[in-house]
Amino acid sequence: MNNSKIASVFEEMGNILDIKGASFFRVNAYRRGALNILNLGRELKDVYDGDIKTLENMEGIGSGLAKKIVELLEKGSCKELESLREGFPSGLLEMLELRGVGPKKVKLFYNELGISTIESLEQAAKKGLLRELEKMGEKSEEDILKAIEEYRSFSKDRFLIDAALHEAEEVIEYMGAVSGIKQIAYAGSLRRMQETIGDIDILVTKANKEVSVEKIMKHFTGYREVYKVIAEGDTKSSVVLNTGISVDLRVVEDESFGAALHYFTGNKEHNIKIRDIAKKMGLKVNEYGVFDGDKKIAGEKEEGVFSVLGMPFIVPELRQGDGEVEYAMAHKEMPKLVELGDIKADLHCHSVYSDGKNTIEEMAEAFLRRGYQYFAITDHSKAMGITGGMDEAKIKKQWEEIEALNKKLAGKIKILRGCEVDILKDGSLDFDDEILKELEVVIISAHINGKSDYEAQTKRLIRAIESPYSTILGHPTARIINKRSAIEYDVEAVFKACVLNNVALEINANPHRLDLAEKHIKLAKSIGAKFVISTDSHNTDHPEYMKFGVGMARRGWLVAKDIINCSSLKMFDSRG
DNA sequence: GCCGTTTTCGGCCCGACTGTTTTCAGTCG
Repeated sequence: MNNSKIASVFEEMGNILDIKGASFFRVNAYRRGALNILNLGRELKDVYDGDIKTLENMEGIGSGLAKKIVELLEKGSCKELESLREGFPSGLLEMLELRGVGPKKVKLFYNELGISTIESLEQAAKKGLLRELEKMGEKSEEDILKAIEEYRSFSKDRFLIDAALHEAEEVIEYMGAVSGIKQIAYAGSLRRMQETIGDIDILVTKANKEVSVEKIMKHFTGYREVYKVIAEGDTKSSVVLNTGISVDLRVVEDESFGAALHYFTGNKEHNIKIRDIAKKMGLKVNEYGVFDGDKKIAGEKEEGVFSVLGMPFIVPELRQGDGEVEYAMAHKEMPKLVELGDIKADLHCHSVYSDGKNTIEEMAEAFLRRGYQYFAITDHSKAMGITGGMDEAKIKKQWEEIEALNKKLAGKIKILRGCEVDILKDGSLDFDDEILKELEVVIISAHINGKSDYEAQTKRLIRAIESPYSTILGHPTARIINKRSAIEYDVEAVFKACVLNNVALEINANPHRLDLAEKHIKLAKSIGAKFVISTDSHNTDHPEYMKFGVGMARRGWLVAKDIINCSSLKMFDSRG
């Protein structure tokens, strides 16, 4: 049983307990446990060595959950889940997905009207039965019907970061047209550079007290892309856009901007830890500032919030509540994480020689515009038939073109001969040594045969990594966000093989991939791996993706020296 | 159910908005 299955068991148990009316804290413990397991770098089956203590030492896992993990690993099932499910209609869990419907309402509908599916809830609402219930009225009935419609019409997937960023920038530009706004910024998971975004949080401050909040809110809810207004208040309004993404707008006083930005950027766990520390110091933190009694001692700037609590500034990407607060308190200084400006090259891109849309020269111009010193052309090898992968003759022809271009572009940018070579089913590579030894960058990638089992997959990858010509393990888990899950193999063993064989791990910056995931970056760094952040560009717009890859690297606490394409060309050439 | 620089019990973040009532519970982030 893998981590995501175990996490979903705990998630389900938490939800059932919630509807059954268990203590909020108990419910939360299951949910936190599920989250921690999902974010774990390694598989629980590899962590557990027969000693339950190894599990209990994990964050958010105590003796109760540890026992259940062992049960799930050993038997594939868990007694308590079975008994919770007994007599519990599974449709109740689906009803929780509806906006505005939580555990209490689900329980109410089930107990009073025997409603156990979204379909029967819809019928009851249409018949006007819900309004008869306590604390329910006509409006609530309408809201439920709307929530059902919304649930059915919108994809349940979260939004990819590039789509969310685009929406946020559009809203910010639109809101910028209202007079009287002083500051405007997005916060939330987008600012933390999460790979998927549930909703967009935007903060604005008024230029002065006379500016009308109502006018700002009206302008916001009047945005042309608004599909539905969820809430419209004095400090907060929420809408759903036509694309299905939700946007919250909050208006705060200018002197509280930093506190609000911090409050709405950190995830739940980060914020809880910050408030906990404040509490122990006799202070209170909320979205308006840091308070000592009634006296506000910080809040105008985000930096101030951290400094009055005695810690250095923690960048948004690290505010996940999984160690950054403790680190900041202990070290009083944070590492200087990699920045977009540190990137000197892109080592993964395609051209018309395989499935790219642009010529090598056009790609060179795109990278030159970004100020890069060098880049590698890495078209697909022949196994990737659908991409028009290159055979021996084609790649040799490409080398001639690269050589000519390097003469033409001398002094501006250097093009490296590369290839994204397929890892074949048995772990051998899709080109013979005679070709491989001529290449300056060999990205080894698993595209096909992703289905073989855990052990076989591990062996396959390690064999490929051990080839003396391998430079980079491309999109190491081959996940496609919201579409295809990661290949399963012994991640730790594969990463160790990379370290031993001097193969860098790619952080693929394409927003559909963002592969490696944060948890794997951390694990790989802990065993001494080197990384490369690449865009896997297929046209001249894709180099823009670099910022998403850098965001992932920052979430994984990487600094420039962890990343080989932060090296100058000279350093890159001379590396062992 | 988890956790510990008030430690093995008694806490567990905090506030806004909505709909339904008139003081609040439920939901959300």
